[in-house]
Amino acid sequence: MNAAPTSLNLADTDGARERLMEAAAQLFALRGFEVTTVRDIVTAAGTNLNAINYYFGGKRGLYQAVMLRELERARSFTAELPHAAAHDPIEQRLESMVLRLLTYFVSQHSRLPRLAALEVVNPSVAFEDVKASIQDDESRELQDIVTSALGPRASADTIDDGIRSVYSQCIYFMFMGETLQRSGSLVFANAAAVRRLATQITTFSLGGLRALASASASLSPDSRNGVLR
Amino acid sequence: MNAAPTSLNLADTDGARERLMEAAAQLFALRGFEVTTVRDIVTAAGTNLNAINYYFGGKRGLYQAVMLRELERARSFTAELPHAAAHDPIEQRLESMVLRLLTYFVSQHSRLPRLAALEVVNPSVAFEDVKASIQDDESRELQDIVTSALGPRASADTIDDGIRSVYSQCIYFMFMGETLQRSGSLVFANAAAVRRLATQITTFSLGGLRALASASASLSPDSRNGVLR
DNA sequence: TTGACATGTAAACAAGCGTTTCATACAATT
DNA sequence: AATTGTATGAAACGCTTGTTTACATGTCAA
Repeated sequence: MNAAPTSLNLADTDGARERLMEAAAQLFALRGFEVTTVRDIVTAAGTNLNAINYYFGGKRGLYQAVMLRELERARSFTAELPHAAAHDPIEQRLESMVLRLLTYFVSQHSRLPRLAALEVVNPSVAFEDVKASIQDDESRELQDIVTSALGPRASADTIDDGIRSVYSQCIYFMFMGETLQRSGSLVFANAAAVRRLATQITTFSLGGLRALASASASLSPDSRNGVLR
Repeated sequence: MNAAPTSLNLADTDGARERLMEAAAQLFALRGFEVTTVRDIVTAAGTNLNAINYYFGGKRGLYQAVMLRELERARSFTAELPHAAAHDPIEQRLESMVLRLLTYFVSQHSRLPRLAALEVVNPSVAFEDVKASIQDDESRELQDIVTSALGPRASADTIDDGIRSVYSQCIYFMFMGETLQRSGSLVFANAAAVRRLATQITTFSLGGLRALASASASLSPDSRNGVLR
């Protein structure tokens, strides 16, 4: 009755199960869940048609397993990147944060950016996992950074605006990765290009946050009308 | 022999052809091209299974027709929005530009944002049309605005960076619209919210562009060859 | 050896897909 | 009235899909 393999077999790194996950990750990231057929996967993995149902209970189970593994890989990878300390200057804190976000969203070796983009635009069974990973991973630290960049007088709405303006510049590459690559753009061709990008986004964002702070200050209760300087 | 209808019948606003396009736009935007079945569409349109092949030559033809119409609708709609003149202050020019981009990417009545997001992340037959529409529509004016905001000494790379930082804050909503709506976010609930958003992004971006300009100025102390002006 | 169990293989399955065929109704033209 | 072209309707087609079944291995314990 379709018995599941024992946990001992998970150590079987060379086995069919591992090859299936690898092939599936590649194909799902390339063409999406719907278009990829189980026959494509088992052919690429060099296994039999039955293997997917045997190991994962079906196509959907394989997809979810792949997604969870890719999410965990990306998380542990970005977690190892350098973090600026809380007492470091705000420029450094933001730049290391942006670099981590970019690495997460851009990595060309990992399949996560493509998988996550597909899932966000067209949610399926793994959407909640993706959302949780994208949101909870670094969002608290980004909130801290933006809050202290905006100063103590910033309203909650202004903080949200600032977070979104910074964040959207980074996640942009998750969605546009495929398109940018097609059109031959080299913005994230290698690690140095990504670092340069992080510096640029940081510079831009710091200037933006400064502007946001002074604009919201001029809108505060005592000077309601005077928008211009 | 599967004869195509004459162009006279296009005035048939109440006809099956129009209902098909409407139903298809809704369903394609909701679930994507692959998952939506022709049976779903003809049921929603109240027509026969044969109608899609009769009018559009197949499912793909219907998709392309829907996409082209939605692109044109969005284009003509945003074209009617107010444009700041070239001699207006940079704040106004950028804000009207951002508002137009946001309207294009955010509109909840139109199905274009969802359709375009799906197409960008998972390109199919209509990708080139979407790309051309998204790029050529307003990009030249955005380039002008960013260029003059950065000043004449900005390098081409810096200009590209600035454009992307502004643009990514807007197109963010095209990709995240579905997700934001699910999580109950009200950032673009109505026209006033969109205008507020445009103001915020404009403020942030002007500050960012200023920072970009001074950073790039300090990086290249003197003008290189003839770019100086 | 015998039995049990994990795994590999091949064939078949039922369901759903987009598309095609054929028949028919209607309207306008000859 | 007969003909032609447009539009609709119902049924069937051929194919692909994910999944299931049945059977052949291999290995290890009793």
